[in-house]
Amino acid sequence: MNLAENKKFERELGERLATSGFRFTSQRRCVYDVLIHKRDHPTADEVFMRAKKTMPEISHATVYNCLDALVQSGLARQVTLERGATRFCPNMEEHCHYYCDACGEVFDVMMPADTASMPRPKGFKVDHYDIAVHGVCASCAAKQKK
Amino acid sequence: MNLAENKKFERELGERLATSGFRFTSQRRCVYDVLIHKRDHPTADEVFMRAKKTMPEISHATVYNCLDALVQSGLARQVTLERGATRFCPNMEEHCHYYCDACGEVFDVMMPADTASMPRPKGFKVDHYDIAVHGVCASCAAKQKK
DNA sequence: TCCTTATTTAGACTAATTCCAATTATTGAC
DNA sequence: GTCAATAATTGGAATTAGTCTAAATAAGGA
Repeated sequence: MNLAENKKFERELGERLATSGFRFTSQRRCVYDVLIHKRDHPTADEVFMRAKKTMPEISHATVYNCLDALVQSGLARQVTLERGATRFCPNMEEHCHYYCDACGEVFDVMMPADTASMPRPKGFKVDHYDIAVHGVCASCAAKQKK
Repeated sequence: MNLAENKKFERELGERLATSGFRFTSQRRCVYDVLIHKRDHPTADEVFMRAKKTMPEISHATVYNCLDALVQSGLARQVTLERGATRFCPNMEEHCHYYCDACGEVFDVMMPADTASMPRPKGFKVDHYDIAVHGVCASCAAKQKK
């Protein structure tokens, strides 16, 4: 990313945050950078450890605050696939998560769902939906056969 | 439930557990009773507190063990809708969960999904899927308008 | 630049879950 | 039914995940 691209990226991130009433801070930029750099659905603690590489002073609480701000600004999604730590995903396109119960790997699969036609409780105002498919990934399935 | 029904229920529960390699114990029966008695998607801690009413000596660790055994035996589902405590659901029919982000209530909605036709990562062996719809329920939406 | 208010920080705290070693209960074989 | 093997339970300690707090800092508008 060159200087001009960088500026544009920052401006857009700042605008998205501002629209939801958040301020643009270097910590939020850092956390967002971590998410888009390696899109492997890290937990908050994994984000914390990666963020510390470029911003050693960042704190645990701030990472949670930044992640929440990004989620509320529509820049990331919170993903709860299993018991334990929540994961975060910067892919905002409509997709579902295939989760390998053996190794924990997460695969994004594009899939526009027709939520408008889905039955729903009377008066329920839909915000978003999460589709998770549990199972065993190809490489774990191969190992289990042995 | 009369005595005959009770015996039948116990035998079926025991068979289901045995098929998955688990033993039938009074604690597992108690935990399953709690789940089917009030199907409101309780957390492990809520199950613990309810189970203690009929079995005061039951321990926290046992409730987790029982819930896991029930899930692995196909008698209950683990539901992760948000950050924090996992919930449990004895409804094994195909359905999705509508979750009110305002009050935390969970609504089951029957919905057979056509998972066979869904795109998936090459070689992925599907076990089950979870569909969660987030939003605001009718009564919370009414309150928010005021 | 100054003021207001959001954000960050470190660390304490709480909640959720797992682990452990000793005891107890279930199951299958005899 | 008794016995042995082993799975399950118990209570508590330990760990992990997430939240809260109060003081210091930094954004953004006037």
